[in-house]
Amino acid sequence: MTDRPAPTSKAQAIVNEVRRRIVDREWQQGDRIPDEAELAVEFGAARATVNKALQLLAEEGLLDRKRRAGTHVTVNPARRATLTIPIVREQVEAAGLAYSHRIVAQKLSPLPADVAARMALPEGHELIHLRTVHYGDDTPFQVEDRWLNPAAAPGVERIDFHRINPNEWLVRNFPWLRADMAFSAASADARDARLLECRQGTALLILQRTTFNDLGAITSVRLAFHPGYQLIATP
Amino acid sequence: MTDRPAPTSKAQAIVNEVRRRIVDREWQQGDRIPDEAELAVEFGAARATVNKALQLLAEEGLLDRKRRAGTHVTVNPARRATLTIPIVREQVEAAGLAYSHRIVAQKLSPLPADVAARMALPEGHELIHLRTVHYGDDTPFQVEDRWLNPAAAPGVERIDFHRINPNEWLVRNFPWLRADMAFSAASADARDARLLECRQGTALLILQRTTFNDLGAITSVRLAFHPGYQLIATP
DNA sequence: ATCGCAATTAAGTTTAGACATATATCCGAT
DNA sequence: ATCGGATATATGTCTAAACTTAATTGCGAT
Repeated sequence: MTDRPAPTSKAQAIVNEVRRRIVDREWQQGDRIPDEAELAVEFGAARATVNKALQLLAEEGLLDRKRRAGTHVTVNPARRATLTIPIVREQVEAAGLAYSHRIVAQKLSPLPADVAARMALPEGHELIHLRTVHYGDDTPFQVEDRWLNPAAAPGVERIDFHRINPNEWLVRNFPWLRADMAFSAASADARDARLLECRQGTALLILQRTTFNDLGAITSVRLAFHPGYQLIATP
Repeated sequence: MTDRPAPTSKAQAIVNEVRRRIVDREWQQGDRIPDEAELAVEFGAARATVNKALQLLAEEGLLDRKRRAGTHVTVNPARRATLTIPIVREQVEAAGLAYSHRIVAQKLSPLPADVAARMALPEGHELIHLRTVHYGDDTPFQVEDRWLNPAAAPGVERIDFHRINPNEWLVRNFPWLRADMAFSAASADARDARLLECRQGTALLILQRTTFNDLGAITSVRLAFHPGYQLIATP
């Protein structure tokens, strides 16, 4: 039931064994561990394989590696977590609900200062401003407040977002090179409350994201999730 | 000013070029791209190098790779973001503030149902319960509500957490094998408000984390950040 | 002692080749 | 036409060897 035969690669086996030694404190925080050549002999593997394994553990934050100085067990591991930001529709459907969305507003508007700063565009510059509500079984799931830059996403002016939601269209048509992303909490304002069908002042999880390609900022969006929503991270 | 000489490896150069082709839509979503052997010839590299580059892009979510079927540009890329959860003290000090912490409460208490479930321990089981406030320049930065399991972290009963904060001690002494982590938003309750010196009902970003080693759950903690706090993710 | 340079070391990267493995595709038997 | 098995193919993984590069260490001159 809990035994796994051997579905792992040699590199992964080395990762597991090294991680075990660290967790079991055979190798303590700050200790220097044997170098790649020694471990290669011990594990009966090529140095390249050991190298790959140790690089994975270094990415994970468990090891510190430096040329000439060797590999040490990280003293204060600031561990990372990976968040997968799925397409809303897929997220809703994965929960077994029927997805739908509604465009609440769509018009050309001058950029407010904060969004302009995030998009590295002049304040007052006119962009497409969209407000969308995403539903699961007719219950509001997420409210999206989005600014779209036709200069970086040519063709966007002619899309009918009632048929395909903005995120999905963008993701399919304009892969980005760089993204800024931040999580925060905010109290639902009057509009949030109306669209999410919750009481004003309710605490909402907010995801603010701006994406760029080589033509500049594609879009900047503020996502407000329904009250109680939890974003799960995978280590 | 914007030209970079050549600080990148060959594999990284391939990553960049393939990413460029995708972003510039030379290779469109769903397209099959040339196989590793062909790209190796084109880029004048070994297949292993191309393989490494394409695996990085697959991890990033831009490519889908399958044996025999080849490599395709992902149609609906659900892109990932990495969050680094730093040690509070380092985070505060990085902001140029003086760090301090205060243990508000520390006692043996029976586990409430929700925490027990997260830690996979029986409800009512007695664990060490700690409440800590972390300050930057005497302004509350984060409130920590933590349960500690001496069975998985032997020695924890004898630690004086007034001298070193619980997170830092754990991180230095008990590396974990697995962690569950979730972000959410909550309204400050009376205690949160008092400890964070904010108004009750203020929206707070909450990070809930439980860590495990091979002895079981080490600790489960609820971190409430000060109002307005933004958690920045790196792509 | 102190400084600066040179030697040495350990990780970083790449390569060519080999074998493993999943699976799309083809083809022949039904 | 349909099914099943053989085949081909693209990725997955590993290896041994070489070269590169960062940086610690040690040494020699001051």
